[in-house]
Amino acid sequence: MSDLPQHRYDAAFAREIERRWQDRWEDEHTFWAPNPSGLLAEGFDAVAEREKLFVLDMFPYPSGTGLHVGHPLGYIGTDVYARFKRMTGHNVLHAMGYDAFGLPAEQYAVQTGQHPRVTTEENIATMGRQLRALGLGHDPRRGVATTDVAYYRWTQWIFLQMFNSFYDADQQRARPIDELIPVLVADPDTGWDSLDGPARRRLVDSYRLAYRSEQPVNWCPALGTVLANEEVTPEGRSERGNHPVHRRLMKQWMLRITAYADRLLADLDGLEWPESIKQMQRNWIGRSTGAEVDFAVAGHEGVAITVFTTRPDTLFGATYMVLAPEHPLLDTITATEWPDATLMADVGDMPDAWKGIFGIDSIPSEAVGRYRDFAAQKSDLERQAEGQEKTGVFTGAFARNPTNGDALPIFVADYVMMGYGTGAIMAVPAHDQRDFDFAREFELPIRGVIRPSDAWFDERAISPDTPADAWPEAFTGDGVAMASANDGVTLDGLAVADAKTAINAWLEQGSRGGPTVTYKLRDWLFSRQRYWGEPFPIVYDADDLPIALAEAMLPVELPEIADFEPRIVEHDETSLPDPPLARAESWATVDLDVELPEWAGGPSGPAEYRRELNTMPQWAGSCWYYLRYLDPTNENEMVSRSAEQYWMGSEANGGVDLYVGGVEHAVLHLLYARFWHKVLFDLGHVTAVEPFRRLFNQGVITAAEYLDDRGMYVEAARVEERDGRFFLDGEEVTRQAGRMGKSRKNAVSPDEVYDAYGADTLRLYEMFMGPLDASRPWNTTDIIGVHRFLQRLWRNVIDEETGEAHVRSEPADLETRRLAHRTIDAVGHDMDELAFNTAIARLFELNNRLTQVVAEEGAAPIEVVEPLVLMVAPLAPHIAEELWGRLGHTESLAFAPFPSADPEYLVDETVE
RNA sequence: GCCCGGAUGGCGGAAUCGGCAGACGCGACGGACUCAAAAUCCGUUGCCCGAAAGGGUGUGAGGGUUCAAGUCCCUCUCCGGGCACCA
Repeated sequence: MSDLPQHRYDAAFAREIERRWQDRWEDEHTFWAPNPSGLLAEGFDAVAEREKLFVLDMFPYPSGTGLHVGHPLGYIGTDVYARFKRMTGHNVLHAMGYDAFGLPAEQYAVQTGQHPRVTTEENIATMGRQLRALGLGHDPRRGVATTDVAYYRWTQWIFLQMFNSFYDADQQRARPIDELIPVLVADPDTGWDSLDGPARRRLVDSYRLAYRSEQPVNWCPALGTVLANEEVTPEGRSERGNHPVHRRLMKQWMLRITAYADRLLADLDGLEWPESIKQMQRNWIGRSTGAEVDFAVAGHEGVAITVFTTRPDTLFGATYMVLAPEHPLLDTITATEWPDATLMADVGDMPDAWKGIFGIDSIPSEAVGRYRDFAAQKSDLERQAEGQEKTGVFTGAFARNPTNGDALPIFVADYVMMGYGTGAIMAVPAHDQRDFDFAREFELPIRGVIRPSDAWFDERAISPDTPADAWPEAFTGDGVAMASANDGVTLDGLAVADAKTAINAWLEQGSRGGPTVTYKLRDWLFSRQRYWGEPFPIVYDADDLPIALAEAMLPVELPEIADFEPRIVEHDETSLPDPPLARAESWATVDLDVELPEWAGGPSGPAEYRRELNTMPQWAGSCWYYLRYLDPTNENEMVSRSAEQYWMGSEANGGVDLYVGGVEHAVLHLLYARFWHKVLFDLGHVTAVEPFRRLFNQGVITAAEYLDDRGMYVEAARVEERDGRFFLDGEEVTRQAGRMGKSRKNAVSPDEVYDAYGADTLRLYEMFMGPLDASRPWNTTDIIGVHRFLQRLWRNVIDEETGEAHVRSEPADLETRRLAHRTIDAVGHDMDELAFNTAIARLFELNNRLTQVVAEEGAAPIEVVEPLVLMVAPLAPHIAEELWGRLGHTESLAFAPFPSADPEYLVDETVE
């Protein structure tokens, strides 16, 4: 419209100044964060006196479907915080890289038929453009991608650190593997001198932090790869893609994260993290204190079943035992025939149910064998569907209760997991509900050894002298021990805690067991049968033993192959992994001159070796990217000591100052990265004991989604509302809340918002919707509110006809001045707390006041305008820079001091 | 089942320590400007009664502590998230 003022703040004008300022920031290197020394040290002298601040986002996968407005929420939050901190005198490091290896990038490449390197580069370019348009103040020099050869060279280097280390349990830290050799040599149990080279290497390999092991792993045929426990849902499906996952015995690379279980647990306490995330990591680590107890197996001299129990105080009450179906001793102990009456004297007549779940089997090995097949075939999903139904069969064998010599029938049952504890339990049905259920099912004795309170009996309407086998359920609470005495120990009359201490002492004294700790955490399965990942810096010799390449041989570059697709054999769990790198035949074998250490037989000379064909998982690159941001161009080190010490700070309180990301990484990335960091700490490569001092989880942006009568998503943007009902092309559709996403057809692209309002409006709206850590619904009609604020701000400072600043130098009236100082005070606090929504509300109030002043007096006082512009700057930096410039400043306000409040104007009028 | 969060107008959300509940924004309603509309500006807006002045009531439900409770304590309901045959 030609009659509109020339210099009105609208979307087109916003885009114009936004592009201009983004170019200027880039040209002037405004957000380059100087290092104290090295290649990125330019400009450090000017900021040497400043406090450092390292602000970090969880870097994105360049996934190819483009961004929606939910993605940048956290990035905007960290940018506002970083900009605020620059204005309060900090040297701020803020950068953004790409987590570009891994399944998402590869799946997208498979779909489009293009090489993952091509699609990844395209996606990074697209995403970079969309992020740049937001005006994020990143140091572009530090934006590494995990797929850069110059980057993954160091990922491989870190793997070598792990391969070349072992965990010293006494010192509670990782040490170089070389330091283990003298220990093994001196240990008579190893028989070191009689071992040949390969045997010594096998022995040493078994101690490494990175080791190969044959064990049950999660095989996902539909993805063509094995997966870590953390990548499998409770339903037994792949976290990515929701495909079935099967337990299979395979030899794979593992990382010894379990060695760090205690430290990963204990060091959580000192972190400024959301309590819920800490709790999730604690649960995942699953530390449990209890005791191990050895049970001799009758008729098998020298064979003992070791169980883990948290209730050693109930040992006298054990009446049977259970092994997991995968337990290695099962074959050894299973009897050749069903026991006769004399053996069953302690138990009574054997119920038929003990002899198999598909009918009565004639011999125990048949019953056990059939049961194991049955258990192996059940998916985790089926197991869960069956709920608490207890199944199992008798092995025909008996163990001896070490306290009283009672014969305990040994069962195999799938309610005991091989993956936890020792894979075997002593069953105390009186005091464990699962054992109680099983005992009822199989008519096993139930013996009470802890006396419940009278109230417990009252609540169940039974008399306090009711024997345990007549109780309606197990008593699992605290009580006083009873019927628990033998020649060596008596627990009778002791409370649970004291009884545990007493029985543990007795167990240790007789070498029957003793106190121990167990964890749910398993070692990290680290190899994948996929193309798009970091190759291992490992080759194999004729003995099929791994040899680590020397540092000088890095990087091991990912070979270019045309056929990178995984071999997918859906619904065939017997299929075998087929790593795509095997197809790079000229790469897969290599002539090398490898030097073996003296103890392994010394240099072996030039020979042909086979390369490791697996690649590293998605998580490898993201375990340490924050360290590479510190020194991205360093060709000699992962990170220089001076850069690392400067940005990561002290040992006890160091780490990233603020790490913002989604809650979905609570036990994946965040646990793995802490583990790697601790290994690097032990080996002296980093200063701080924890990588991420303060963690903040941004919320999720939700959006209404609409379903037609077949339950299919329909285009949300085209749905119309009439009288509280919703229609698309005349058909009624139903509305529900959900995450924003392409597949749900409710995604809003940031580009749409830029076109309608500009990036400053988008930033401000996302920060104004609610607290940063809360999920919030996207509502397009609400955006106009923050856009109006920016228009009003513009109009309060700029004459819309001339485009020039129009302000008064006369002092503000007292009321306005007081409001300004109260606003400065509150906004400063809010920004520090990441409470941007309330900070914005305060700025609205002050700006509304200015609008009144302008109406009354013709122009706004400069003493209020300038602080207001500076306070707006972290949130809406482009318009703030533009106003600042038009107010006569020639420098960017990125480092202008944030306004400070005069306490004189903060005192409240007293209220009675 | 266990462990964390949470519940405040039509909507998103405010409310350091226990101190005027509903800041700020959206929406709605009324007005100014306009031939008209948009944009902009001004005003009203928790609910109930009342023309108004004013009165009553109100933070998921019930009880309690307190001069004073959205906030602290007890019991319960619902919603979201995590874990779950973990011995």
